[in-house]
Amino acid sequence: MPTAASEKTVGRLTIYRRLLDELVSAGTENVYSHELATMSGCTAAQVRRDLMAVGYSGTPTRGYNVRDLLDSIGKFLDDPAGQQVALVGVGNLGRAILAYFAGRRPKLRIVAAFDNDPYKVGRVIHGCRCYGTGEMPDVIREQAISVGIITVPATAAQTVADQLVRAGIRGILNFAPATLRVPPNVSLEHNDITMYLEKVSYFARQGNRREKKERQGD
Amino acid sequence: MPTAASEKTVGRLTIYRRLLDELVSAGTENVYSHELATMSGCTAAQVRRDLMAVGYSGTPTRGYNVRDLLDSIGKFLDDPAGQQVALVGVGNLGRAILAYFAGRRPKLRIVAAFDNDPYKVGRVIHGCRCYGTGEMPDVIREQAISVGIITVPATAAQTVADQLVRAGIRGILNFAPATLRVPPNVSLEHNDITMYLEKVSYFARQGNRREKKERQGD
DNA sequence: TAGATTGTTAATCGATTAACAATC
DNA sequence: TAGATTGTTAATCGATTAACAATC
Repeated sequence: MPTAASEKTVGRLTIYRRLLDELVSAGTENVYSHELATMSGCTAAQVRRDLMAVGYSGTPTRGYNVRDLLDSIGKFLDDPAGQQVALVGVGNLGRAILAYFAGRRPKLRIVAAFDNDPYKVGRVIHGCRCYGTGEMPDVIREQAISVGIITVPATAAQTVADQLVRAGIRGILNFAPATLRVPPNVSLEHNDITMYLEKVSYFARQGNRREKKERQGD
Repeated sequence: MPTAASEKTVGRLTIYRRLLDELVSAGTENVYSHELATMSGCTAAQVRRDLMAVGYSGTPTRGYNVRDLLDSIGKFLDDPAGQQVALVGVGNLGRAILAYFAGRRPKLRIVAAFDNDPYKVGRVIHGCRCYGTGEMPDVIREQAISVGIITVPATAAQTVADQLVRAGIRGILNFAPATLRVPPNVSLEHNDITMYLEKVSYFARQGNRREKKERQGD
Protein backbone atom coordinates (compact mmCIF):
# COMPACT_ATOMS: atom_id res chain seq x y z
CA MET A 1 0.00 0.00 0.00
CA PRO A 2 1.61 3.24 -1.18
CA THR A 3 2.01 6.32 0.94
CA ALA A 4 -0.56 9.09 1.29
CA ALA A 5 -1.64 10.79 -1.93
CA SER A 6 -2.59 14.43 -2.38
CA GLU A 7 -6.11 15.53 -1.66
CA LYS A 8 -6.74 16.20 -5.33
CA THR A 9 -5.51 12.78 -6.39
CA VAL A 10 -7.74 11.05 -3.84
CA GLY A 11 -10.71 13.05 -5.07
CA ARG A 12 -10.07 12.10 -8.68
CA LEU A 13 -9.59 8.46 -7.78
CA THR A 14 -13.13 8.38 -6.42
CA ILE A 15 -14.33 9.69 -9.78
CA TYR A 16 -12.36 7.09 -11.73
CA ARG A 17 -13.79 4.39 -9.49
CA ARG A 18 -17.35 5.39 -10.28
CA LEU A 19 -16.60 5.42 -14.00
CA LEU A 20 -14.81 2.07 -13.84
CA ASP A 21 -17.80 0.58 -12.04
CA GLU A 22 -19.91 1.63 -15.01
CA LEU A 23 -17.39 0.18 -17.45
CA VAL A 24 -17.47 -3.16 -15.64
CA SER A 25 -21.25 -3.17 -15.88
CA ALA A 26 -20.96 -2.44 -19.58
CA GLY A 27 -18.54 -5.34 -20.00
CA THR A 28 -15.58 -3.19 -21.07
CA GLU A 29 -12.26 -4.95 -20.42
CA ASN A 30 -9.62 -2.34 -21.11
CA VAL A 31 -9.50 1.44 -21.05
CA TYR A 32 -6.95 4.05 -22.13
CA SER A 33 -5.98 7.08 -20.08
CA HIS A 34 -7.46 9.43 -22.64
CA GLU A 35 -10.78 7.57 -22.47
CA LEU A 36 -10.90 7.91 -18.70
CA ALA A 37 -9.90 11.54 -19.20
CA THR A 38 -12.83 12.43 -21.44
CA MET A 39 -15.21 10.53 -19.18
CA SER A 40 -13.99 12.19 -15.99
CA GLY A 41 -13.20 15.68 -17.22
CA CYS A 42 -9.58 15.31 -16.14
CA THR A 43 -6.57 15.28 -18.44
CA ALA A 44 -4.94 12.08 -19.65
CA ALA A 45 -1.72 13.09 -17.91
CA GLN A 46 -3.58 13.48 -14.62
CA VAL A 47 -5.17 10.07 -15.04
CA ARG A 48 -1.83 8.39 -15.70
CA ARG A 49 -0.16 10.13 -12.78
CA ASP A 50 -3.02 9.28 -10.41
CA LEU A 51 -3.01 5.63 -11.44
CA MET A 52 0.74 5.50 -10.88
CA ALA A 53 0.04 6.81 -7.38
CA VAL A 54 -2.07 3.76 -6.60
CA GLY A 55 0.71 1.56 -7.94
CA TYR A 56 -1.09 0.24 -10.99
CA SER A 57 0.58 0.05 -14.41
CA GLY A 58 -0.92 -0.13 -17.85
CA THR A 59 0.49 -1.38 -21.12
CA PRO A 60 0.98 0.75 -24.24
CA THR A 61 -1.09 -1.56 -26.41
CA ARG A 62 -4.09 -2.20 -24.18
CA GLY A 63 -4.14 0.62 -21.69
CA TYR A 64 -5.48 -0.44 -18.30
CA ASN A 65 -7.43 -3.54 -17.39
CA VAL A 66 -10.69 -2.28 -15.93
CA ARG A 67 -11.19 -4.97 -13.30
CA ASP A 68 -7.61 -5.04 -12.09
CA LEU A 69 -7.47 -1.26 -11.95
CA LEU A 70 -10.69 -1.13 -9.96
CA ASP A 71 -9.16 -3.63 -7.59
CA SER A 72 -6.01 -1.54 -7.16
CA ILE A 73 -7.96 1.67 -6.53
CA GLY A 74 -10.08 -0.18 -3.98
CA LYS A 75 -6.98 -1.44 -2.20
CA PHE A 76 -5.67 2.11 -2.16
CA LEU A 77 -8.80 4.00 -1.08
CA ASP A 78 -10.44 1.45 1.19
CA ASP A 79 -9.44 0.22 4.58
CA PRO A 80 -8.79 -3.52 4.10
CA ALA A 81 -10.63 -4.19 7.37
CA GLY A 82 -13.49 -1.87 6.42
CA GLN A 83 -14.54 1.40 8.04
CA GLN A 84 -17.74 2.08 9.91
CA VAL A 85 -19.55 5.40 9.61
CA ALA A 86 -22.11 7.12 11.83
CA LEU A 87 -24.58 9.79 10.75
CA VAL A 88 -25.91 12.37 13.19
CA GLY A 89 -29.15 14.16 12.32
CA VAL A 90 -31.82 12.17 10.50
CA GLY A 91 -33.58 15.00 8.66
CA ASN A 92 -34.21 15.19 4.93
CA LEU A 93 -30.52 15.43 4.15
CA GLY A 94 -29.58 12.66 6.55
CA ARG A 95 -32.19 10.34 5.06
CA ALA A 96 -31.01 11.16 1.54
CA ILE A 97 -27.48 10.16 2.46
CA LEU A 98 -28.60 6.98 4.22
CA ALA A 99 -30.63 6.00 1.17
CA TYR A 100 -27.80 6.72 -1.19
CA PHE A 101 -25.11 4.75 0.64
CA ALA A 102 -27.29 1.79 1.62
CA GLY A 103 -25.41 -1.30 0.46
CA ARG A 104 -23.16 0.64 -1.91
CA ARG A 105 -19.66 0.22 -0.48
CA PRO A 106 -19.06 -2.92 1.58
CA LYS A 107 -15.83 -1.40 2.93
CA LEU A 108 -17.43 1.87 3.99
CA ARG A 109 -20.81 1.39 5.62
CA ILE A 110 -23.05 3.73 7.57
CA VAL A 111 -23.86 1.44 10.47
CA ALA A 112 -25.55 3.84 12.89
CA ALA A 113 -27.68 6.98 12.80
CA PHE A 114 -28.38 9.30 15.71
CA ASP A 115 -31.24 11.70 16.35
CA ASN A 116 -33.03 13.38 19.22
CA ASP A 117 -36.51 12.72 17.85
CA PRO A 118 -38.03 9.87 19.95
CA TYR A 119 -40.16 8.91 16.96
CA LYS A 120 -37.04 8.09 14.96
CA VAL A 121 -35.04 6.41 17.73
CA GLY A 122 -35.27 2.65 17.58
CA ARG A 123 -36.42 2.57 13.99
CA VAL A 124 -34.44 1.28 11.02
CA ILE A 125 -34.14 3.88 8.27
CA HIS A 126 -32.86 2.74 4.88
CA GLY A 127 -31.29 -0.24 6.55
CA CYS A 128 -29.59 1.80 9.25
CA ARG A 129 -30.57 1.67 12.91
CA CYS A 130 -31.37 4.99 14.60
CA TYR A 131 -30.18 5.61 18.16
CA GLY A 132 -30.68 8.43 20.63
CA THR A 133 -27.84 10.94 20.77
CA GLY A 134 -27.11 9.91 24.34
CA GLU A 135 -26.05 6.51 23.06
CA MET A 136 -23.33 7.96 20.82
CA PRO A 137 -20.29 7.14 22.98
CA ASP A 138 -21.31 3.53 23.55
CA VAL A 139 -22.45 2.75 20.02
CA ILE A 140 -19.41 4.37 18.42
CA ARG A 141 -17.01 2.41 20.60
CA GLU A 142 -18.86 -0.88 20.35
CA GLN A 143 -19.13 -0.75 16.57
CA ALA A 144 -15.63 0.69 16.07
CA ILE A 145 -16.99 3.63 14.10
CA SER A 146 -14.21 5.87 12.79
CA VAL A 147 -16.03 8.44 10.64
CA GLY A 148 -18.96 10.73 11.45
CA ILE A 149 -21.34 12.59 9.16
CA ILE A 150 -22.97 15.72 10.60
CA THR A 151 -26.37 16.63 9.17
CA VAL A 152 -27.77 18.61 12.08
CA PRO A 153 -28.64 22.35 12.09
CA ALA A 154 -25.71 24.77 12.25
CA THR A 155 -26.39 25.68 15.88
CA ALA A 156 -25.82 22.10 17.02
CA ALA A 157 -22.94 21.21 14.71
CA GLN A 158 -19.98 22.08 16.95
CA THR A 159 -21.53 20.29 19.94
CA VAL A 160 -22.05 17.17 17.86
CA ALA A 161 -18.50 17.41 16.48
CA ASP A 162 -17.13 17.58 20.02
CA GLN A 163 -19.18 14.54 21.03
CA LEU A 164 -17.93 12.59 18.02
CA VAL A 165 -14.32 13.49 18.72
CA ARG A 166 -14.66 12.54 22.38
CA ALA A 167 -16.12 9.20 21.33
CA GLY A 168 -12.96 8.51 19.34
CA ILE A 169 -13.93 9.36 15.78
CA ARG A 170 -11.04 10.04 13.36
CA GLY A 171 -12.82 11.87 10.55
CA ILE A 172 -15.83 14.17 10.18
CA LEU A 173 -17.86 15.09 7.12
CA ASN A 174 -19.82 18.23 7.95
CA PHE A 175 -22.91 19.34 6.03
CA ALA A 176 -23.98 22.04 8.49
CA PRO A 177 -23.30 25.65 7.48
CA ALA A 178 -20.77 26.20 10.24
CA THR A 179 -17.00 26.20 10.51
CA LEU A 180 -16.03 23.46 12.95
CA ARG A 181 -13.02 23.18 15.22
CA VAL A 182 -11.54 19.72 15.61
CA PRO A 183 -8.17 18.46 16.87
CA PRO A 184 -5.41 18.31 14.25
CA ASN A 185 -5.41 14.52 14.18
CA VAL A 186 -9.06 14.43 13.08
CA SER A 187 -9.73 14.68 9.36
CA LEU A 188 -12.41 17.23 8.49
CA GLU A 189 -14.33 17.89 5.28
CA HIS A 190 -17.00 20.55 4.91
CA ASN A 191 -19.58 20.00 2.20
CA ASP A 192 -20.87 23.55 1.96
CA ILE A 193 -24.00 23.42 -0.21
CA THR A 194 -24.48 27.18 -0.03
CA MET A 195 -20.98 27.68 -1.35
CA TYR A 196 -21.69 25.43 -4.32
CA LEU A 197 -24.86 27.28 -5.24
CA GLU A 198 -23.28 30.70 -4.87
CA LYS A 199 -20.25 29.66 -6.89
CA VAL A 200 -22.21 28.20 -9.76
CA SER A 201 -24.45 31.26 -9.79
CA TYR A 202 -21.50 33.63 -9.80
CA PHE A 203 -19.79 31.88 -12.70
CA ALA A 204 -23.07 31.46 -14.53
CA ARG A 205 -23.25 35.24 -14.57
CA GLN A 206 -19.65 35.60 -15.66
CA GLY A 207 -20.44 33.26 -18.52
CA ASN A 208 -17.09 31.71 -17.76
CA ARG A 209 -15.82 28.71 -19.59
CA ARG A 210 -15.92 26.10 -16.89
CA GLU A 211 -17.11 22.99 -18.62
CA LYS A 212 -16.11 20.30 -16.34
CA LYS A 213 -13.26 20.11 -14.01
CA GLU A 214 -15.86 18.16 -12.11
CA ARG A 215 -14.71 18.97 -8.68
CA GLN A 216 -11.84 16.64 -8.95
CA GLY A 217 -10.23 16.45 -5.61
CA ASP A 218 -9.87 19.32 -3.34
CA MET B 1 -18.00 45.75 -10.07
CA PRO B 2 -14.52 44.19 -10.33
CA THR B 3 -13.62 41.53 -12.83
CA ALA B 4 -13.99 37.79 -12.31
CA ALA B 5 -12.21 36.32 -9.30
CA SER B 6 -10.64 32.89 -9.04
CA GLU B 7 -12.74 29.92 -8.08
CA LYS B 8 -11.00 29.65 -4.73
CA THR B 9 -11.52 33.29 -3.90
CA VAL B 10 -15.23 33.06 -4.69
CA GLY B 11 -15.52 30.00 -2.49
CA ARG B 12 -13.83 31.72 0.42
CA LEU B 13 -15.95 34.82 0.02
CA THR B 14 -19.05 32.72 0.62
CA ILE B 15 -17.47 31.53 3.87
CA TYR B 16 -16.62 35.06 4.97
CA ARG B 17 -20.17 36.13 4.21
CA ARG B 18 -21.62 33.48 6.50
CA LEU B 19 -19.26 34.48 9.30
CA LEU B 20 -19.98 38.18 8.79
CA ASP B 21 -23.69 37.45 8.98
CA GLU B 22 -23.07 35.93 12.39
CA LEU B 23 -20.96 38.91 13.48
CA VAL B 24 -23.74 41.30 12.51
CA SER B 25 -26.18 39.27 14.58
CA ALA B 26 -23.75 39.45 17.49
CA GLY B 27 -23.51 43.22 17.14
CA THR B 28 -19.81 43.25 16.22
CA GLU B 29 -18.87 46.40 14.31
CA ASN B 30 -15.29 45.83 13.16
CA VAL B 31 -13.16 42.80 12.43
CA TYR B 32 -9.48 42.23 11.67
CA SER B 33 -8.19 39.95 8.94
CA HIS B 34 -6.63 37.63 11.48
CA GLU B 35 -9.96 37.31 13.29
CA LEU B 36 -11.73 36.33 10.07
CA ALA B 37 -8.81 34.00 9.41
CA THR B 38 -9.18 32.02 12.63
CA MET B 39 -12.96 31.89 12.20
CA SER B 40 -12.79 30.69 8.60
CA GLY B 41 -9.74 28.47 8.70
CA CYS B 42 -8.05 30.58 6.03
CA THR B 43 -4.89 32.63 6.50
CA ALA B 44 -4.95 36.34 7.25
CA ALA B 45 -3.10 37.02 4.01
CA GLN B 46 -5.75 35.13 2.04
CA VAL B 47 -8.48 37.11 3.75
CA ARG B 48 -6.83 40.44 2.91
CA ARG B 49 -6.21 39.44 -0.68
CA ASP B 50 -9.77 38.17 -1.13
CA LEU B 51 -11.26 41.35 0.34
CA MET B 52 -9.10 43.42 -1.98
CA ALA B 53 -10.57 41.39 -4.84
CA VAL B 54 -14.06 42.61 -3.95
CA GLY B 55 -12.72 46.16 -3.83
CA TYR B 56 -13.15 46.75 -0.11
CA SER B 57 -10.44 48.38 1.99
CA GLY B 58 -9.84 48.27 5.71
CA THR B 59 -7.96 50.60 7.99
CA PRO B 60 -4.91 49.64 10.07
CA THR B 61 -6.49 50.78 13.32
CA ARG B 62 -9.97 49.27 13.02
CA GLY B 63 -9.69 46.52 10.46
CA TYR B 64 -12.85 46.09 8.39
CA ASN B 65 -16.32 47.41 9.09
CA VAL B 66 -18.55 44.35 9.25
CA ARG B 67 -21.68 45.84 7.69
CA ASP B 68 -19.89 47.68 4.90
CA LEU B 69 -17.80 44.62 4.10
CA LEU B 70 -20.88 42.42 3.98
CA ASP B 71 -22.39 44.93 1.61
CA SER B 72 -19.34 44.86 -0.66
CA ILE B 73 -19.20 41.07 -0.76
CA GLY B 74 -22.90 41.00 -1.59
CA LYS B 75 -22.38 43.46 -4.44
CA PHE B 76 -19.58 41.26 -5.70
CA LEU B 77 -21.17 37.82 -5.38
CA ASP B 78 -24.79 38.62 -6.10
CA ASP B 79 -26.48 39.63 -9.30
CA PRO B 80 -27.85 43.14 -8.58
CA ALA B 81 -31.06 42.15 -10.36
CA GLY B 82 -31.25 38.84 -8.52
CA GLN B 83 -30.95 35.33 -9.91
CA GLN B 84 -33.67 32.70 -10.06
CA VAL B 85 -32.92 29.03 -9.44
CA ALA B 86 -34.79 25.85 -10.35
CA LEU B 87 -34.45 22.49 -8.65
CA VAL B 88 -35.14 19.24 -10.49
CA GLY B 89 -35.90 16.14 -8.43
CA VAL B 90 -37.89 16.58 -5.23
CA GLY B 91 -36.62 13.60 -3.25
CA ASN B 92 -35.10 13.71 0.22
CA LEU B 93 -32.09 15.66 -0.97
CA GLY B 94 -34.18 18.06 -3.05
CA ARG B 95 -36.47 18.77 -0.11
CA ALA B 96 -33.49 19.31 2.19
CA ILE B 97 -32.11 21.92 -0.20
CA LEU B 98 -35.48 23.62 -0.62
CA ALA B 99 -35.89 23.81 3.14
CA TYR B 100 -32.42 25.16 3.64
CA PHE B 101 -32.58 27.95 1.08
CA ALA B 102 -36.17 29.02 1.79
CA GLY B 103 -36.01 32.78 2.36
CA ARG B 104 -32.28 32.81 2.97
CA ARG B 105 -30.83 34.84 0.08
CA PRO B 106 -33.18 37.41 -1.46
CA LYS B 107 -30.85 37.73 -4.47
CA LEU B 108 -30.64 33.99 -5.11
CA ARG B 109 -33.97 32.26 -4.77
CA ILE B 110 -35.18 28.78 -5.71
CA VAL B 111 -38.42 29.76 -7.41
CA ALA B 112 -39.44 26.48 -9.02
CA ALA B 113 -39.10 22.75 -8.40
CA PHE B 114 -39.73 19.98 -10.93
CA ASP B 115 -40.65 16.36 -10.45
CA ASN B 116 -42.36 13.53 -12.28
CA ASP B 117 -44.38 12.37 -9.28
CA PRO B 118 -48.00 13.52 -9.87
CA TYR B 119 -48.49 13.61 -6.11
CA LYS B 120 -45.86 16.34 -5.82
CA VAL B 121 -46.79 18.36 -8.90
CA GLY B 122 -48.96 21.35 -8.04
CA ARG B 123 -47.99 21.36 -4.39
CA VAL B 124 -45.89 23.99 -2.63
CA ILE B 125 -42.91 22.46 -0.84
CA HIS B 126 -41.00 24.64 1.62
CA GLY B 127 -42.42 27.70 -0.11
CA CYS B 128 -41.48 26.52 -3.59
CA ARG B 129 -44.02 25.49 -6.22
CA CYS B 130 -43.55 22.06 -7.79
CA TYR B 131 -44.17 21.63 -11.52
CA GLY B 132 -44.18 18.64 -13.86
CA THR B 133 -40.96 18.12 -15.78
CA GLY B 134 -42.79 18.78 -19.03
CA GLU B 135 -43.31 22.36 -17.91
CA MET B 136 -39.59 23.03 -17.56
CA PRO B 137 -39.04 25.03 -20.77
CA ASP B 138 -41.99 27.34 -20.18
CA VAL B 139 -41.45 27.91 -16.47
CA ILE B 140 -37.72 28.51 -16.86
CA ARG B 141 -38.26 31.08 -19.60
CA GLU B 142 -41.19 32.80 -17.94
CA GLN B 143 -39.44 33.16 -14.59
CA ALA B 144 -36.05 34.00 -16.14
CA ILE B 145 -34.38 31.16 -14.26
CA SER B 146 -30.63 31.06 -14.87
CA VAL B 147 -29.38 28.31 -12.55
CA GLY B 148 -30.50 24.69 -12.17
CA ILE B 149 -29.94 22.22 -9.34
CA ILE B 150 -30.03 18.53 -10.28
CA THR B 151 -31.12 16.15 -7.51
CA VAL B 152 -32.42 13.27 -9.63
CA PRO B 153 -30.94 9.74 -9.82
CA ALA B 154 -27.72 9.34 -11.79
CA THR B 155 -29.46 7.63 -14.70
CA ALA B 156 -31.62 10.69 -15.39
CA ALA B 157 -29.03 13.38 -14.69
CA GLN B 158 -27.66 13.92 -18.20
CA THR B 159 -31.15 14.06 -19.69
CA VAL B 160 -32.20 16.68 -17.16
CA ALA B 161 -29.00 18.65 -17.78
CA ASP B 162 -29.73 18.68 -21.51
CA GLN B 163 -33.27 19.89 -20.87
CA LEU B 164 -32.03 22.65 -18.59
CA VAL B 165 -29.44 23.80 -21.11
CA ARG B 166 -32.00 23.80 -23.92
CA ALA B 167 -34.29 25.90 -21.78
CA GLY B 168 -31.56 28.52 -21.51
CA ILE B 169 -30.00 27.86 -18.12
CA ARG B 170 -26.48 29.28 -17.60
CA GLY B 171 -25.28 27.27 -14.60
CA ILE B 172 -25.88 23.78 -13.18
CA LEU B 173 -25.22 22.42 -9.71
CA ASN B 174 -25.22 18.63 -9.96
CA PHE B 175 -25.75 16.34 -6.97
CA ALA B 176 -26.21 13.14 -8.98
CA PRO B 177 -23.26 10.73 -9.03
CA ALA B 178 -22.62 11.21 -12.74
CA THR B 179 -20.20 13.25 -14.84
CA LEU B 180 -22.27 15.61 -16.95
CA ARG B 181 -21.51 17.13 -20.33
CA VAL B 182 -22.61 20.72 -20.83
CA PRO B 183 -21.65 23.40 -23.37
CA PRO B 184 -18.56 25.44 -22.47
CA ASN B 185 -20.61 28.57 -21.79
CA VAL B 186 -22.59 26.83 -19.04
CA SER B 187 -21.07 26.86 -15.56
CA LEU B 188 -21.06 23.44 -13.90
CA GLU B 189 -20.40 22.36 -10.34
CA HIS B 190 -20.54 18.78 -9.13
CA ASN B 191 -21.26 18.24 -5.45
CA ASP B 192 -20.08 14.65 -5.18
CA ILE B 193 -21.17 13.41 -1.77
CA THR B 194 -19.52 10.02 -2.28
CA MET B 195 -16.23 11.76 -2.96
CA TYR B 196 -16.49 13.69 0.28
CA LEU B 197 -17.17 10.58 2.33
CA GLU B 198 -14.39 8.58 0.68
CA LYS B 199 -11.92 11.43 1.08
CA VAL B 200 -12.63 12.00 4.74
CA SER B 201 -12.44 8.27 5.36
CA TYR B 202 -9.15 7.96 3.53
CA PHE B 203 -7.52 10.80 5.46
CA ALA B 204 -9.07 9.63 8.72
CA ARG B 205 -7.08 6.44 8.23
CA GLN B 206 -3.92 8.30 7.31
CA GLY B 207 -4.33 10.24 10.54
CA ASN B 208 -3.28 13.21 8.49
CA ARG B 209 -3.15 16.66 9.92
CA ARG B 210 -5.96 18.35 8.08
CA GLU B 211 -7.56 20.57 10.65
CA LYS B 212 -9.44 23.00 8.64
CA LYS B 213 -8.84 24.28 5.28
CA GLU B 214 -12.61 24.10 5.30
CA ARG B 215 -13.13 23.59 1.65
CA GLN B 216 -12.36 27.15 0.88
CA GLY B 217 -13.02 27.64 -2.74
CA ASP B 218 -12.23 25.17 -5.32
C1' DT C 1 8.10 -2.85 -38.08
C1' DA C 2 5.00 1.21 -37.39
C1' DG C 3 2.23 3.50 -34.16
C1' DA C 4 -0.18 4.79 -30.31
C1' DT C 5 0.25 4.70 -25.38
C1' DT C 6 2.86 4.33 -21.32
C1' DG C 7 5.97 6.04 -17.38
C1' DT C 8 9.01 9.80 -16.40
C1' DT C 9 11.42 14.13 -16.40
C1' DA C 10 11.68 19.21 -17.28
C1' DA C 11 9.10 23.60 -17.94
C1' DT C 12 5.19 26.21 -16.88
C1' DC C 13 1.62 28.08 -14.34
C1' DG C 14 -0.99 29.74 -10.37
C1' DA C 15 -1.72 30.25 -5.75
C1' DT C 16 0.23 30.64 -1.20
C1' DT C 17 3.58 32.48 1.83
C1' DA C 18 6.86 35.68 3.42
C1' DA C 19 8.53 40.30 3.70
C1' DC C 20 7.94 45.20 4.11
C1' DA C 21 6.83 50.04 3.46
C1' DA C 22 2.59 52.80 4.22
C1' DT C 23 -1.16 53.91 7.25
C1' DC C 24 -4.24 55.06 10.99
C1' DT D 1 4.83 58.76 18.98
C1' DA D 2 4.58 53.63 19.24
C1' DG D 3 2.37 49.70 17.49
C1' DA D 4 -0.46 46.69 15.19
C1' DT D 5 -2.66 46.20 10.77
C1' DT D 6 -3.13 47.28 6.08
C1' DG D 7 -2.05 46.93 0.89
C1' DT D 8 1.58 45.35 -2.08
C1' DT D 9 5.56 43.11 -3.96
C1' DA D 10 8.96 39.23 -4.17
C1' DA D 11 9.96 34.34 -3.04
C1' DT D 12 8.24 29.86 -2.42
C1' DC D 13 5.63 25.96 -3.12
C1' DG D 14 2.82 22.51 -5.50
C1' DA D 15 0.34 20.95 -9.16
C1' DT D 16 -0.40 20.97 -14.07
C1' DT D 17 1.36 20.82 -18.61
C1' DA D 18 4.55 19.75 -22.12
C1' DA D 19 8.05 16.82 -23.95
C1' DC D 20 10.14 12.41 -24.82
C1' DA D 21 12.38 7.94 -24.52
C1' DA D 22 10.67 3.25 -23.50
C1' DT D 23 7.27 -0.23 -24.40
C1' DC D 24 3.96 -3.48 -26.22
